[in-house]
Amino acid sequence: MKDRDSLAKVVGEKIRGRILDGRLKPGERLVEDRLSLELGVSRVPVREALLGLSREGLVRIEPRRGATVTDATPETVAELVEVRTLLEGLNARLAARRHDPAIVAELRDTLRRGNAAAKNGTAEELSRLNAEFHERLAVASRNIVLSEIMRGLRERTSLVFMLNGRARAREDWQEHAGVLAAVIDGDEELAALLAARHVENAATAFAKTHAAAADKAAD
Amino acid sequence: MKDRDSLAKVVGEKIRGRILDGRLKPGERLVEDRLSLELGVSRVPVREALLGLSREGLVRIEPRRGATVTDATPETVAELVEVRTLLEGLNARLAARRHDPAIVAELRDTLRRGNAAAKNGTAEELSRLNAEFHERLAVASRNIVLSEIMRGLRERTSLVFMLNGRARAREDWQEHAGVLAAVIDGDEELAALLAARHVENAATAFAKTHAAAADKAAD
DNA sequence: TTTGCAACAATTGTATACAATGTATCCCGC
DNA sequence: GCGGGATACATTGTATACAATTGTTGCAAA
Repeated sequence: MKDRDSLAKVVGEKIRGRILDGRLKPGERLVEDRLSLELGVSRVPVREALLGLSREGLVRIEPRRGATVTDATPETVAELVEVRTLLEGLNARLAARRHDPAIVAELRDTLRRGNAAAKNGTAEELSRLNAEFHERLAVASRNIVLSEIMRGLRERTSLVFMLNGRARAREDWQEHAGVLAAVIDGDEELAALLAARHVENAATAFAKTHAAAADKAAD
Repeated sequence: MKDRDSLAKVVGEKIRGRILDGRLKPGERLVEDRLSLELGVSRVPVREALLGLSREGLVRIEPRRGATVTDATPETVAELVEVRTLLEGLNARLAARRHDPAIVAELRDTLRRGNAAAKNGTAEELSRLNAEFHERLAVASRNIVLSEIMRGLRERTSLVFMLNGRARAREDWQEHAGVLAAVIDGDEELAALLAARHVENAATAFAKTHAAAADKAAD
């Protein structure tokens, strides 16, 4: 069991994890030296990891000024949602066209656990299961190019939507169930529509709570 | 006028250029040491450049076995086309919604030069102008996230479609003109449809000539 | 107090050096 | 002649060292 992956990859995953679970907050500086000390490696793998994350949009690198966790502007969030809505639609359509039994079984499993977590799971658990559902749905389309683009978009949006917290958990999983049902039926149109709406709903929910939070902060 | 960009970026552009114009062919190995000698820099910027290109899908890195120019399988090409078709459609729709006069003027300019080159331009010139048209069209949508995803997809498909050569040049630019006209009219539906078809047409043209070439090679 | 600037500190960018891994070559016994 | 394995070579992965750039602090002059 040798360590088969390059350190850069491992380090990248670690940093990605810290960003996605909020230990590293948007706007925070990512100093190479500090990270390399913390992770016990030299600066080179850290640099390479940051470079990779920047290509995914999770990290922003300004030449000669270092890396920071991406702090998405409202405009960028809107753009992300616009694109992701379309792609989740396409993806669901393709998934419905294939409706591969093995993958459907996996999705059902995730759905079951997701419903359970929506009742009494931690926020972290919900977030993980949500990612799992969308990841498996992405696999179901059998389009690797699409899957990878969507993974990137999801990670970037999840940074933002995470703020929705548990509030929308029940609706989230009801919508997931709807998409899955359409996929199982092979109903491409419905699957596409529901998947696209699912993204839009999450976005508007976020917009509302965020606007409310902003008002509160303005007091 | 200092050199403001990091060497990694410069090196990346150089390698990208060599891939896109065919000096580096799909499947070819990209040995770090050789590239660093050729470009007169150390291996570090080369590594970082290759890493960046691999994130764009232009280069494939196998752990501890080095980098090669991506050699797309027919399946991957189909996936790329599937996604690109949809996104070019969305992009054209958004461009039509905005129809910004300044950008339209730029597009007209590119279109004029493209038409000229379709008559009597080099293949290299045509390729460059084609990229320019699509790049400007991407800007016209005013969705940066979308633009960047599309740039990546375009580069990867152009690696393949380049083989179409001058054969389709006239049709290409007629279709470009159609899309632009719809954008100017603000006709979102038509713009989306024509842009999507443009990609599909290029893909089927490629499939035909490629199949013919394969048959020929099989003799 | 504020402005300008100079020295310094922090940090990134690049090069070189070394370690680990993968690949090819050669030799030997059969 | 032909597998099998040891050895040498090529290449990537990581660490360290140095150069270049940016940001900051202290201090003096207006």
